Amino acid sequence: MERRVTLRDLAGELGLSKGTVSRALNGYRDISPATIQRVREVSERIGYRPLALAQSIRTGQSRSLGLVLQMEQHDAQRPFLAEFLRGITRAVSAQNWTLTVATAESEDEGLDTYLRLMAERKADGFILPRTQRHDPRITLLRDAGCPFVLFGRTEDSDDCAWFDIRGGQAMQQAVARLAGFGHRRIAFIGADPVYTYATKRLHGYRAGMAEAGLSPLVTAGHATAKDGGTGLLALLEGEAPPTAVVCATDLLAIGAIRAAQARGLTAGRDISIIGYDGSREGQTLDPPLTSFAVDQVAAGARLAELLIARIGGADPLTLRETADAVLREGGTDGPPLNHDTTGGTR
Amino acid sequence: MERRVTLRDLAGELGLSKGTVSRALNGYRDISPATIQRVREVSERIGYRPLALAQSIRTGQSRSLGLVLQMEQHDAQRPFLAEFLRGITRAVSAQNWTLTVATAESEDEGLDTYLRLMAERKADGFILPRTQRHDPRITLLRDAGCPFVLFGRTEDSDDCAWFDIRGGQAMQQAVARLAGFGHRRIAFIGADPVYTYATKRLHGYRAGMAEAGLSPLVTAGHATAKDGGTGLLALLEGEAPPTAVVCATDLLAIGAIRAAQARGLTAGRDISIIGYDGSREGQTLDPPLTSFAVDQVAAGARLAELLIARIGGADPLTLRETADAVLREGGTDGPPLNHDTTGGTR
DNA sequence: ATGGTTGACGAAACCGGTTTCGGCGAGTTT
DNA sequence: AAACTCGCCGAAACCGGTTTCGTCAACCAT
Repeated sequence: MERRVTLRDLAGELGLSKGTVSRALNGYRDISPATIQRVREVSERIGYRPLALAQSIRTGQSRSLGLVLQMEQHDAQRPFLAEFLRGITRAVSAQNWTLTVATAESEDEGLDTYLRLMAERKADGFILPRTQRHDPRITLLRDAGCPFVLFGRTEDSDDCAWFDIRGGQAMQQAVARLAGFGHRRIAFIGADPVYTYATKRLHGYRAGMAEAGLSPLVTAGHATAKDGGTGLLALLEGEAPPTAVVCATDLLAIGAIRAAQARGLTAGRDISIIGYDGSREGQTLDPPLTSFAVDQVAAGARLAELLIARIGGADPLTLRETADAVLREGGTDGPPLNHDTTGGTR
Repeated sequence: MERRVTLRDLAGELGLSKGTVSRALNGYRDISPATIQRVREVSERIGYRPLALAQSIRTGQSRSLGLVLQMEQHDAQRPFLAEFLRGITRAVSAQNWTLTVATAESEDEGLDTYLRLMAERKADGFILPRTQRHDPRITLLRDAGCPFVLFGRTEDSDDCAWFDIRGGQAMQQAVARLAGFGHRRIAFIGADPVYTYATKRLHGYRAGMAEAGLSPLVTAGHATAKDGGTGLLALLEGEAPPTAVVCATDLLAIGAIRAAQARGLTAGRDISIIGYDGSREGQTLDPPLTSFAVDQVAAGARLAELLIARIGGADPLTLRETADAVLREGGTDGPPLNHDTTGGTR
């Protein structure tokens, strides 16, 4: 390992003291512009890179973001993880920060992990993916005075920075699309309502149905697993089975399609099914799943940028953004088979 | 942010000097056993946690591993990433280390990233996923004297630590399985041969064919994309089209199944197809893809442990392990449709 | 000419640890 | 009894930065 170029080297080269050089690089105002310029040039020339961990011992900041993935949540966030990480790390390295990743098997272990990373200053702030409506992580970090940013706003996020994707709007749009095809009995298979995204998508569905003048038909909140199939079967056994189903998740949609197939129903012909996520599994289906794609790279990047700004002291109220999920048309939806008119509001 | 418990606090509580306490905790031999014991107890009681970054400034180690993901490689490693990370971070946190993740869009950017992380001491060593036969990362890190561990041994990994999954053996097993079904014309759709895994799987296939007394039929190395379909079409247009195909990758297999379907061939009945990875996309197919599943959690965990040992100075020759991919039977393979005997070695 | 600002920098303390060096008392040798 | 280990610990330097404080010359007004 070759020796690094250290601040002392740089100062020696310049004929200045360590302190002066440090202040020059950090934009202190008591250094003459000419000196600042000269320091910058020589620093560049000899390739000086400050050692982040040496800085942090004094400043208390390590120039790194933390991301704790909770693995007990089934297969959640698995398909998007690579793109999500890509977005985060891209934004993070652009500012010469880094990303520290940890995983936890349970919620409690997750909270411990946050405490550990904070205590060891492995992270100056955290990105909280997949927020819950009442998220214990928020209270933990808020009490500790540690900056964070939410992926998905919650009910008590008044003083928080967040980035959110308007999944509710997407669901609303899905209903409108199906209603436009002529469907009247449009059902919804939801996900676990402890997560904010699930509730918001449900609300979006309800809004869409209200807008179309239809009465909603919702299955009780399931987990994220493929047992969206059981949801569909329950719906089909009702007295007025739906001709179209909006699913809060691609996984749910895939499960539903499977179950429909087992009943002899082909998605896109006998029954319309729309998912949400734009996942690869959905695209792998034949025909591909009609779904709403989320730009996970952009989401990760913005979250990182917002968090860095937050750590820098920016007002959280200015650090809020939303983005839209965009419809990706597949082949699992279309006009109803028998364009009947018996359904609808009764 | 509550103030941390620092070494000075601990020393004050004990009535000892900072240096003595530090040596006691780090197992120096010039501290009496009684004192060591006492230090340990009090340290535990008041909850002292050394600040890794403060240690590293003197020791040069930051107790963190690095993982650089190269994103230009299409969709590679995407499905397994979550489990892989889970394995790594689990092993890493068990020893109070952490994981720093970065991504790169190109190979050159990747190499720069290694240099940057090394220079800033953000990582004491690296896990190199998806090794290439002649991997520039190896020479880079070797020259820099930076520890690393390979996921997949390479041709010039004499002095390296590695963990490897015997993909070749799996392919061999796949051929044996198909030959056992009665297939004679078994083809192989390979991946890009710059990657070690691709070559090893090809060799495994050849070995299996030789063992079964059959002559191999191989399509030129493709990229990892879904254009495994084009590979299958090329095979089908040959004068002796195969009745079974072994694919180096689930993605290739999925592409092949699609292409077969377009030709009116159903996988599992008209043609047998076996993949490798045990990916979720493969399981989502109907019928599910017969494939070889890899325990990515265990792989990640062992890689992390090997690397930490390597950083600790262990001899790389002792840090080598292999694991097997296990067959996961799906429905895409079976006996040939017409049990003909015209094929085989000619 | 004198006193008071001000701009620009050096010296040194500091952050939280690690590591080297030296000292002191008890036990052992001569 | 003097000298010589040896075990055990404190003092202080050190790692690579940041930040506070003080100094000194140049500039300004009186």
